Amino acid sequence: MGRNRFAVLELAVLGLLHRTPMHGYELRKQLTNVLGMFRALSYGSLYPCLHELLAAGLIAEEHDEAETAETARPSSPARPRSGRRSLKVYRLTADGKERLQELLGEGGPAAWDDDGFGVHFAFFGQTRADVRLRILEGRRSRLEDRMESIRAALTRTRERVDSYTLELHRHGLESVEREVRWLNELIASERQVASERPADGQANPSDKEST
Amino acid sequence: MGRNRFAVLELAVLGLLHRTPMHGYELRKQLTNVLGMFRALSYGSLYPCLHELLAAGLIAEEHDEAETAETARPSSPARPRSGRRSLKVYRLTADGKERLQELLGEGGPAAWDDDGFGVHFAFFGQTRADVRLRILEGRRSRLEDRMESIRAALTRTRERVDSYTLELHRHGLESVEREVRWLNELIASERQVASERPADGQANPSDKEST
DNA sequence: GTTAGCATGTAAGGAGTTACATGATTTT
DNA sequence: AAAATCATGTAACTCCTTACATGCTAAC
Repeated sequence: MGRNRFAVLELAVLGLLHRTPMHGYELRKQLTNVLGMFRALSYGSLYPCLHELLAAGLIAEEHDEAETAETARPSSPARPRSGRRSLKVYRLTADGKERLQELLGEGGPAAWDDDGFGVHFAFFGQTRADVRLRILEGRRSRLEDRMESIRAALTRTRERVDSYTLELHRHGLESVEREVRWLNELIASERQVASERPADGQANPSDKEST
Repeated sequence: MGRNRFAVLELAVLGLLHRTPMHGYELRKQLTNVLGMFRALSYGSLYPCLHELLAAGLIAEEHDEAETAETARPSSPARPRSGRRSLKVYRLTADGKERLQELLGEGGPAAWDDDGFGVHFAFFGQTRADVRLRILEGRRSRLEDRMESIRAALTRTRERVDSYTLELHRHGLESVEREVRWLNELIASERQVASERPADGQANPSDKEST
């Protein structure tokens, strides 16, 4: 029933909480950056998801008293408000970490589409190299299907359709082609890294740092 | 209640049926090209929408006996199957045409977002020149907001985030920038057409035909 | 002292999908 | 005669949004 609801969200939340514990409000802002990329996810979606993850034992809540010890970053903008009320800081449990590893290992079709790819890519830093490659290639083949169907539509409908629809298709095709080229670069770079250090699983590649 | 459900779909269906009457099955294929661009809309979504439009009197169904007279295109792939069963050809009613004009005249925020823009743009051939311009400019300002928020995210999170998330943002930003350039070209070309023939409403611009 | 932002939640509903159920016609 | 494609529909469910409801704290 409610087992793999929030399919995309689950990975995103778990992945972010693995980096650093935080409350729902902060989580939402970060999700806006990572997920789908900029569409702001609403609280009506996030909080129920958080409650479900909590009930499943994948995350735990703490009532923000002294900032969870070890993570005391100095640049913290909102210092603990005297620890009253229902300010909840969420963190991953051991089960949650396990579940995260499981999700990160899934390189299947769900990770090829727009949403799924975005989230998986955002956490590539924690993903095994072989899974990364599988996702990149899966995504590419998805886009190639799309390219073919647009090209088919363009030749099929010539004339029958007005210039604006044609222009829309042309622009759409170029966008997809551009993303395919981007993926090709990423795949090439992944392969190169893989051949340089063959026994690597959790790589965080040290090139790429320069803008 | 169900008045502006199927908001995007309504324009797309009405717009396509205005060009030429057809059945639901064919409609779905055409929608796949026009709407959202390639994501195939399912029947579970289309047929209920069709029933609602029918109940509202915006479209009418005919039981495909002799191909609606005047529209007898010779390249018709499926010739009438002896007119039996429930093969329904939908066409616009007078009310439907009115409603279509109304929808085509709406250049507000709903026409700025990904889905809305795609559908409106696909029917630009039937849209008034001033509305076209308003939609193009609205879309552009939407994308500019998006660019700003990605740029903000890029400078805000420097360092704190791994190289893959950074790469995702960089690529996303470039995609949006590309679309803005495309819009600028379209806007310039619209403005030029407008200044050449000032009293024009239903233009189908005669440049643009060449590939 | 009021506006803006931080913070947490719920109820209802919108916009779709998948899976199911059915059957004719065309192609292989 | 089997498989693909054409064609129409329904029920259940998914994921998410909007609008509502509440209240604290920081900045102007």
